[in-house]
Amino acid sequence: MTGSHTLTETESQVASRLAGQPIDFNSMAVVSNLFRAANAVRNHLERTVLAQHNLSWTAFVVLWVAWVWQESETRMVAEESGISKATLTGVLKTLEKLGFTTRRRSEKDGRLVIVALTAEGNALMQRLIPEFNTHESELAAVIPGSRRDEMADHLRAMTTYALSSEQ
Amino acid sequence: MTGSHTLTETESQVASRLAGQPIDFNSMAVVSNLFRAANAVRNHLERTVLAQHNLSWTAFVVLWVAWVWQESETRMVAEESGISKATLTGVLKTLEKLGFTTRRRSEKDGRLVIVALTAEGNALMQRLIPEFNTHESELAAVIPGSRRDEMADHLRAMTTYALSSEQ
DNA sequence: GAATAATTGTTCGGATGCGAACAAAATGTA
DNA sequence: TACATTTTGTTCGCATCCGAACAATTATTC
Repeated sequence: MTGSHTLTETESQVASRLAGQPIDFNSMAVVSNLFRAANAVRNHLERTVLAQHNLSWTAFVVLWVAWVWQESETRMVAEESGISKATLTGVLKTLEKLGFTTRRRSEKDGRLVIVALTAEGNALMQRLIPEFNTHESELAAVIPGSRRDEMADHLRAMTTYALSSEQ
Repeated sequence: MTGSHTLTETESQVASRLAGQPIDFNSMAVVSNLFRAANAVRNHLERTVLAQHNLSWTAFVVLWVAWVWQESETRMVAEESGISKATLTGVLKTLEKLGFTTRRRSEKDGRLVIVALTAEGNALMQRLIPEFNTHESELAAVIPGSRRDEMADHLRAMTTYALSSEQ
């Protein structure tokens, strides 16, 4: 977002287009900048880190969830990754083709499918996680150290609120 | 994100999987919760507000940019919306089919295409913007009023950093 | 003014992304 | 044991989403 115009220009243009209307500009600024930031950071990380490994953002998130939890049911991987079951089926097809994950039926419950990382999948994450964390540090460095925990807290609160009103 | 596990459970599982490694957990928490929040809020707004108007998230963002700036060049709409030119072509095709936008060649520069909202497009935004803002207020309400401006500032700073390192 | 370079929007191929419909398996109920 | 209900992953149709290649137009260079 924000290419030809600066962030300031964009926000003041919005304000002038909405002048006179009863709009909560502070809340609008929080939410719209949430998306701007997520979008910009995602595009940045996709191009700098993920592209050279033939990984999409979502594929990386799925890999990350599978690495964190190990031997996970797809139902849970989808929820944890923030994507639908239908999307996960396609992403896992890609990740299997790349040789990073495997799928097998659960013995206890024939409906379930268990996702696991291959040796290459684990090796990839072993390299990617520190590399990713370096970029995370650089990004978070724009926030004063004393405010970072607070920032994470507020983001968690927004997540929890949005998820809870899904009913 | 985060379905069967709570946010706390997920983060402590990550910490235990990375125990001993030199990881900047505070920065990781900021960035990963940025994506969790953006994802959860986006899904929430798509289902509660946008679905009934046959609008995808991106279609709404494009509509929003076109409404804010009026008579914009597609190149600029794409940058401002945070999507590629290729994606914008498809989204504009959909929005034109729905009757919300129009495209026409620029007279001054034959390479440029000018995007504008139709009367129905403007009427739609007239209804959607206050409705959207209501949800934005509810979301931002989870953040103490004294911290909202600061939050927006930090998000802006992250956006600026991510965009600047695109080189 | 003609050849070259740069810019712009579209097309193309392939990978997400979703809801709805579906089949298979497990659970509930009688 | 029968039979309806619920749960799960896949398939289907369609709409994003991107990078790369492309054609059209404009700018630059000589």
